[in-house]
Amino acid sequence: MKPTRVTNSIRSLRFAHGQMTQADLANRIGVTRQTVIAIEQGRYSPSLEMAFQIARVFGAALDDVFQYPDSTGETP
Amino acid sequence: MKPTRVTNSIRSLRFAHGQMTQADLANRIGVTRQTVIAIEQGRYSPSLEMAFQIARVFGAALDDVFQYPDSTGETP
DNA sequence: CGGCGAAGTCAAAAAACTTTGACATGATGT
DNA sequence: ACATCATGTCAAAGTTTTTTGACTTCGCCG
Repeated sequence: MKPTRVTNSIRSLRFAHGQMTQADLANRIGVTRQTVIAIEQGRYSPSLEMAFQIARVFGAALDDVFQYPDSTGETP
Repeated sequence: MKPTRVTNSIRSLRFAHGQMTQADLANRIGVTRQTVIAIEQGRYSPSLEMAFQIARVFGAALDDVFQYPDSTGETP
């Protein structure tokens, strides 16, 4: 699988919102626990739709939850 | 395919940036023309990574390029 | 100790996204 | 009229994301 360059603040946001568990978050956005785990760990970048749903649960903007590096210079 | 609820302003942004063509945009973000067409028409929502690349080409924030409806009331 | 909840791993199948290539249409220019 | 460019459609193959289910680990409570 292609590693993703997108990182996120989901873990912090979960704790900042009343110790919300991964399973809770998964239920709220209508996906499985597996998906939350994988995204939280940055295994791959989610679909834009899911990203919107996650951001909405936390009442945050997309750029507040997900970060994309500058891509200036990276030559893997 | 699942229809997406995410809309976007790509078409306007392309014109606002010097008549950039779909092929131009596709080249700049490293995808095919097909993908740009499909996303611009809202056939499906792109990956978050691609969304970031598109926004970056236009120098805009994600929420400036893509919109997600309120989802209050929809019961398909 | 034994049980429970939260987090994590693995693998295989399903669904969604992306690419490839071939072709059609309308507008523009020569 | 003919060529060209931008846009669009269709379908099949390829890749990434999401689901399903079974199984582990750690910390905590009773």
